[in-house]
Amino acid sequence: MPEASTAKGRATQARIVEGAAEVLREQGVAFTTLDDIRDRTRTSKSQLFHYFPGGKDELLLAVARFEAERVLEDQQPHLDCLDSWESWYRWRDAVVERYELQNDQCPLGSLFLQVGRSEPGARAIAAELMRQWQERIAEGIRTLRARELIPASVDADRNAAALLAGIQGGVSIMMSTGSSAHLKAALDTGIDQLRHAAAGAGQAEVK
Amino acid sequence: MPEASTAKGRATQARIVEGAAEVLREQGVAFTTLDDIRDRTRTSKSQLFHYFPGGKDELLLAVARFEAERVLEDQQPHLDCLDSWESWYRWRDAVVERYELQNDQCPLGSLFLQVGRSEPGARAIAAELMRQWQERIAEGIRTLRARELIPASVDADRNAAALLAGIQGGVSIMMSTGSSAHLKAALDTGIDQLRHAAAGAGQAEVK
DNA sequence: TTTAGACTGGACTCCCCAGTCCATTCTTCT
DNA sequence: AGAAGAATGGACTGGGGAGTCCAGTCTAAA
Repeated sequence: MPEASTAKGRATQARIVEGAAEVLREQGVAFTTLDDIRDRTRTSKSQLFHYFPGGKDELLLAVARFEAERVLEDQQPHLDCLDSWESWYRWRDAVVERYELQNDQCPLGSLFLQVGRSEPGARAIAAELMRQWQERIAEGIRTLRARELIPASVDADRNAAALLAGIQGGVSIMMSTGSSAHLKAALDTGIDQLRHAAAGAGQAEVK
Repeated sequence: MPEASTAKGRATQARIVEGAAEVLREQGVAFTTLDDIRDRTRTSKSQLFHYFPGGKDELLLAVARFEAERVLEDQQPHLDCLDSWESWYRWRDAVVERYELQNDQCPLGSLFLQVGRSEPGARAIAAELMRQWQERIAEGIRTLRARELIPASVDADRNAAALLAGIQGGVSIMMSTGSSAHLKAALDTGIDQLRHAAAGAGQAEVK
């Protein structure tokens, strides 16, 4: 994605990415054509290919990057200050609300399935997003540990990984069933597990 | 999907579904054409439309049903006898192994994204699969409760929902990163949480 | 003001692929 | 055997959509 060299050009390029993201959220990747994007963004074919010489794939990748950024932003400021039990619950509510609003539209998941196999770039975006997301959660757990709200024996990375998996799964189940029950269950039991560790012994050591 | 009326016909129909499932696992829905399926299954266009008059959508739906059945079968016999801690770990191993073998091929996830929005039937298949899967897990938790391996206060449905979400998320993260770490973390912490409940107090009641 | 190059419009091409159609062969039943 | 219907082969069509091209306009710098 070569940078546009004038202000007008940059504005157009941004309009394309944002508009494309909208259309993709509404219709899904499989059913979205360049003409749909062209209509929505009030551009022409030549503009699309001018700013994304690689064609549709390159544009989809740009949208994926755009959406990936939003994912963590939408969880702020909660995600970056997981320092008390109240803050964890505020974060939980923010996550649930974000995905309930978005309902059955999971731009990233479907984008990756479309571009995924062909473009190694898409995998990298997804992997990096997961890495960062998990790291913030783990940091929150370490903060709890530092404040002695939970014992030092709690494995921050493993718990963060499990929590992240629960969120992902919760969201994808919501996409097929329309219910956020699983997402809530995953978040609640995940946080409960941390609180529970505070009361009882350390993490289980089995296996 | 009208049933074929001769043995030969039924064999062909089955060959189509199984072959299509293979191709779809290998190439992904977005990149699979009817001609790919025709080649693999040694059939002709007219056969595809003879057995699936609704065309590609109907065939994809049939494949989704086929794959959904396999999901639970592949976890047997473990999923149906979650009656001791050892059996839970055997089940865990079976799930991990199954998805590691399948690696980055998640037929169902992508099938639903393709057919999903247009066909209400796809959602129904996914929802039903999730319901059954969760129910088996919940049944396992109730068995543990009945054997007094965990306290009666444990909420079987909520824990089963969370565990299922963790599995789904673990699998989808594996699809983007290639690593089963999250799947394992989700299963392990989920089971640990049950074991932990056995030692300490009842489930957390917070919030 | 001129000019190079960025930006834009939109018609056009070309290919791919779902779906159609009909002629032919095989099954099954009486 | 022979008829009715199931099963099969494969050529053909039609439309949609990605990507191309070129002519025309705007921007910015000298």
